[in-house]
Amino acid sequence: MDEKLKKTKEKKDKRRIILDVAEALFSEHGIDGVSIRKITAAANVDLSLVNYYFGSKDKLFEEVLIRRVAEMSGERMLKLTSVDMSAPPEQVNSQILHNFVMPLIGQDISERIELENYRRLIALVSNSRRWQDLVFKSHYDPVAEEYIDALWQTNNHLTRSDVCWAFSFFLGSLTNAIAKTGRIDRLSYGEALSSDLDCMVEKLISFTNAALRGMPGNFGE
Amino acid sequence: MDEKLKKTKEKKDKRRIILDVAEALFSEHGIDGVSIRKITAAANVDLSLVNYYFGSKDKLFEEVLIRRVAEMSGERMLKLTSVDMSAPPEQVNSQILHNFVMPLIGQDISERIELENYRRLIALVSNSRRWQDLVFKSHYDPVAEEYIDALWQTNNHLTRSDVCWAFSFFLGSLTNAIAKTGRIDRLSYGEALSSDLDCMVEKLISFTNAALRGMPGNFGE
DNA sequence: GTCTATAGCTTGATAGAC
DNA sequence: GTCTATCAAGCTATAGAC
Repeated sequence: MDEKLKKTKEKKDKRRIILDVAEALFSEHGIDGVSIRKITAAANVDLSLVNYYFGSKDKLFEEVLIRRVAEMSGERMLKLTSVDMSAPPEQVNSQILHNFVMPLIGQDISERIELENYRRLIALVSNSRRWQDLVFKSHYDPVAEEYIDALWQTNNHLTRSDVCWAFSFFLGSLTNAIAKTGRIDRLSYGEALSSDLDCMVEKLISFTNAALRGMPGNFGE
Repeated sequence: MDEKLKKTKEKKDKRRIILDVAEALFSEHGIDGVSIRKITAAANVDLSLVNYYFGSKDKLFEEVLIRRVAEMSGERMLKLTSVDMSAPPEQVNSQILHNFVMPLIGQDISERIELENYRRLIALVSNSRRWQDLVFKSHYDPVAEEYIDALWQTNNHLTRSDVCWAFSFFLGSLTNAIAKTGRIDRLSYGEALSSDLDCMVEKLISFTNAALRGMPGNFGE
């Protein structure tokens, strides 16, 4: 029984370690820039275990991509129900956008570190067509639609189509920001830091909020 | 003489064809997702010509990335000098943002098609750290700084740091939009199309303009 | 400049021992 | 479950003929 427990634990550990190491390497080099050999070497496990646990390199990549989806989507949906839709539009927008972003950032420090590589990976995937259907169409779009409808309800001077454009720009800003390329550090001469997630989130929300409120509406505003 | 001219022309043609085909394939699969063999096969030239003309696969990729930089940066700098900085802020912002975006879009239809693959490639590169220095730090940052300063001059209720955040979000929105992932098509139920560049540019500029004007400033606004 | 031929290495995947 | 050993294919790069 002790023996059995130990084996089960080790099995889960190795599988988990492979996923963690693969996530880190994929987020740095993309799927084609990393070989199974590099992953297993870095994870300190045998080469054949990737095929044993996941079937193929592609399946491993898919598993890395979708293993965090359920929790993140659930958290976003839950938070959305807690928004006070009767508050002033600016405050509602802030709440909605904040609730969408935070599950990707994490609450405490350990969760932020835990999600660091996943954020970079999502940044890569979001500007590529290749895994679009697997990740976004299948998993994240339903949640995004709920958020769009909530934003539309709050900013009803806009058409739904315009809210989609706005939300899409917001997503583009967000995914580029979490890629942490360091570009803003250079452009701002070090005054703005891509590593400062709290500041980034605050600026992104006030930026998007102002855009939503100020975009030309469909009533000749 | 006829013979010499013909050879020169053919030489330039093959080199050019390799660059065009490589740009198309790289923009679809990334550098590690494409082999020299696939490129030369698609270009209908001999395998060894990539190494003959460019030295290595990496050098070919670099050449694909930077061959359009000079013209684009020149056009952006030129257009920036034509902005009427005495106009109302909203109009100045529109002019500045428009001048930045358009060289990446192209004027007539043939130029738009010509730049199609380059846009997708830039979208890939902009969310990756790997070629950040080669492309952005070395080539595009000086131009971006000029645009940031122009925007700061126009929106002087903001700190330069905040203008950097805004411009960075604008860049993120832009690069994600030109990736043409088709996501907005789904989220909008077909009412907004990622293939409609004119509409995208118009929405992006009015979105960013409203954000710049409405962001909380440093005078307690 | 263009081609053939090939060296030398890495890749994903698997068969079979334990 | 984990390991060794290995296959077949694909890869970049180059040397040398024309």
